[in-house]
Amino acid sequence: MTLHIVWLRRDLRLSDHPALWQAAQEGLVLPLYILDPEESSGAAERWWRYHSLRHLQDALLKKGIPLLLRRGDPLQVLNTLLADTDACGVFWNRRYDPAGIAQDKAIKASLLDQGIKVQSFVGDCLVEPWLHQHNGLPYKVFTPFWKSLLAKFSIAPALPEAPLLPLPELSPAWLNNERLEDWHLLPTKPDWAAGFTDYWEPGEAGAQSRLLDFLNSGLNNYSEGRDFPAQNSVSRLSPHLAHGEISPRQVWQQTHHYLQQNPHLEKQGAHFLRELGWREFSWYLLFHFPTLPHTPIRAEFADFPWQYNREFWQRWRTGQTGYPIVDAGMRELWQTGWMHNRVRMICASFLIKDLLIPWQNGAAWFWNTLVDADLANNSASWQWVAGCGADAAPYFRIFNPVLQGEKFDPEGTYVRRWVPELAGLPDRYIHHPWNADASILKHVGLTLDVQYPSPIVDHLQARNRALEAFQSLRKVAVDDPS
DNA sequence: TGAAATGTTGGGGCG
DNA sequence: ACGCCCCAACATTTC
Repeated sequence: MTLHIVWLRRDLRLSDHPALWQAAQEGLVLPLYILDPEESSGAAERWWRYHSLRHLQDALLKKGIPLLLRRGDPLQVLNTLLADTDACGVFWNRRYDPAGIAQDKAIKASLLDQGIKVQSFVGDCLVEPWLHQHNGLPYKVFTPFWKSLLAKFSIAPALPEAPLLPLPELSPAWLNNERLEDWHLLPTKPDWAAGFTDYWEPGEAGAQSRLLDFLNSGLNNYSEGRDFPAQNSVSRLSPHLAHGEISPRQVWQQTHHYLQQNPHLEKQGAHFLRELGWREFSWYLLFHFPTLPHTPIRAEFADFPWQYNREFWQRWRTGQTGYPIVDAGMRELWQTGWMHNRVRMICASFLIKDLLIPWQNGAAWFWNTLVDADLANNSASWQWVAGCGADAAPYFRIFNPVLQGEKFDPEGTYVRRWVPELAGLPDRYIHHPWNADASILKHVGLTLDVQYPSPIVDHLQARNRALEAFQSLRKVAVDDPS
């Protein structure tokens, strides 16, 4: 019987996995995961990946199949494994990040050269990024992109779980597996992820139950509730999607199925799927603009007068800016590996516009601390907030952290949860404790700059400074004919 | 997927 | 009854 290696990457699932599916149709399957030391990854994402791999390993083992774990240069690993086994080919689902594309391309060429069968599949997007405008250029604006995607493509149905056959004889020579524990994906000293398990259930089963839970209890209030971080109205699927424990096609299909049974939620469902569209758009942009992770898409932003300040940077990261909604977000991120989307925008706006610290710094911090770290989503979203992206919020769209807090966390529930030293404040002052009378502060036992800092910048001044910085940029762009 | 500044309108108090 | 002012509410413009 033929044996194929299926190289798993950010697609750690067994259902709707075209590469696994096809390999299973043709015979036996040897699933392989390679830890590539050259690949950039964040600490929180590694924590998630450890658990995700462990779940996948268990699920496969129940079917009598080992998950091969190897470390090293992927081409070398594949060559060694091909030499040690009877595998006749390698299957994988395609990647769309620049490094992944380059690596897959080189490996495919090399293997084909040796007469080894290589097949790649579409597994991790709704539609591959080949879509373009009538003039042949890639879309830069989300809405036309999404409209055109919906109009021109029917989303392929998700595949069932691959019918994997148990591997008959496990040769110790190649089964000589590495131990997941030896990869040091988990933090040790200190174990800052100890609390993460309270919030997350990594793995395919966890992803499926998360989606069902959201459809049953979050979707009915999605449009209205999604901006309120204290509410449970968002899907929290991002880390599952980022690791491919669930595919966008599955989310698409299962949501539509749910909507057929609950037609009154049609609008909410469309809104939710539109957000899935943003993920799609981010990957589309990364494919067409491979410099997205580090270079502003709007070239004039290369000259932006950033003002890196070590003290501000430290306070932003640790949630000690003196703006409660910002600090709550940064602490939620630190303690759970995730932050509510509304608060991500507020925190990002604050770093970029109030502190004038480069968006790339913020992106790097999020990359390291988010369990859903996703190169396309992270890069595109930071560029979006900075105003330098393809379809960017105008630079002058500056969030006021007090107003945002009052609007989207009116009772201060979210702030009190993550910034407990403010918990005793009345709602009226929860988003601006520095305005509370001395008697109130005294009454709740809060001394500013002791338990909680005063604002590190004055928002109004910071806003004006940011607008000036932006003005200078425009002048440079206009004056300079080159 | 803003916020602040500026402009407009209209009701009510008041001389 | 009328004009004037004040100002809140809403709309528009600007950053």
